[in-house]
Amino acid sequence: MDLPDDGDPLDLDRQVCFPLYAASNLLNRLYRPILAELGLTYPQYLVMLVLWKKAPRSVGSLGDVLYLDSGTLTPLLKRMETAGLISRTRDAEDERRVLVDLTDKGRDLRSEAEKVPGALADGLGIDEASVTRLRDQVRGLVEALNGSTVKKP
Amino acid sequence: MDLPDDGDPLDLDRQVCFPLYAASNLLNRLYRPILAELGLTYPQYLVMLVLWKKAPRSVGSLGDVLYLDSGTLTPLLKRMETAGLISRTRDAEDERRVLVDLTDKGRDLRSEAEKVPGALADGLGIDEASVTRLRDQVRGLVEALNGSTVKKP
DNA sequence: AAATATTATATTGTGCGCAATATGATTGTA
DNA sequence: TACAATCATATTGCGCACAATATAATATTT
Repeated sequence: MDLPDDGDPLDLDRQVCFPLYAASNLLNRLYRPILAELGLTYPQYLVMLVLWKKAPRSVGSLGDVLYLDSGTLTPLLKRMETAGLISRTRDAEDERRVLVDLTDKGRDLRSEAEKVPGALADGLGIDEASVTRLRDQVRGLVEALNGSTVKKP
Repeated sequence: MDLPDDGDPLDLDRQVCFPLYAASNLLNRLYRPILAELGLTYPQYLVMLVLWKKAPRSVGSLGDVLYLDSGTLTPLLKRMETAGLISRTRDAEDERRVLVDLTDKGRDLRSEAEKVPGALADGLGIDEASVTRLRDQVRGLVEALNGSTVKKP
């Protein structure tokens, strides 16, 4: 089913980046209606996943895990605070930092969120082994990318 | 190097979607300064790649290839028109359609764009074989996703 | 032919994601 | 103690992505 390789490096079908971009968009589209029932967007859901593991955490440590900066996180966290899912308080030990913690409402949301991965797998229908393989390869790319974008010469 | 698998489906490290999301963000971040020299954003660059292969094309056919809809493409194409890279004209054969074509300036940009893949590979530093393998796997996912999000029951 | 349905693009409103910059707290140093 | 440098978060401005809706043209049905 492959087209003949005409050697053009500007061919869309030769790009790695485009499938990743498309997959990310399509996944977001698939998640959206499922997460909307929890009142979350996809990046907000990621923040909750991180906080359910360990809270409180600083804004910066959230950003380290999710590869996002304060320009993205600050307004996002404010919306989540308004929604009553998290609290944001200055760290008394270091007033530069803001500590993000779960509220009771935020903690309670976890039981609802447990249905999310299943609902998604249904809408996808690909076997778990290939998903795991894909995941590990993309992770390798993320590490390579993180090395080359974060690097300060 | 793996953490013990505690079986929690809400563990960030078990998600396929998060690495894809992170990779897409990081790639965009890597592309941005390179494409900025051409006066393009990443999705605009994708539009140019498609048009360099075949133009004119309708907005809808661009969307089919790039998995985007008119809500995203219309304003994006207007910006590209303002920048003088493309033209947008109603199709005389079917006045619902808008045909997007390259201008001379848009065609000329191709020679500059040929440097982009090389500049990127430099900043990445992973071998071509694993890139190709990754690309094909992500493509498989995109097809699965496209099936499940486009599907109309 | 008239009414209805479908199709293609445009518009509106919300929430990211990011670079660039600003602000204020802490650390290092003269 | 000052004062410069660094650090953590916040702000600003722009361009996506998307759902929902609107508008106008074509196709289908009656």
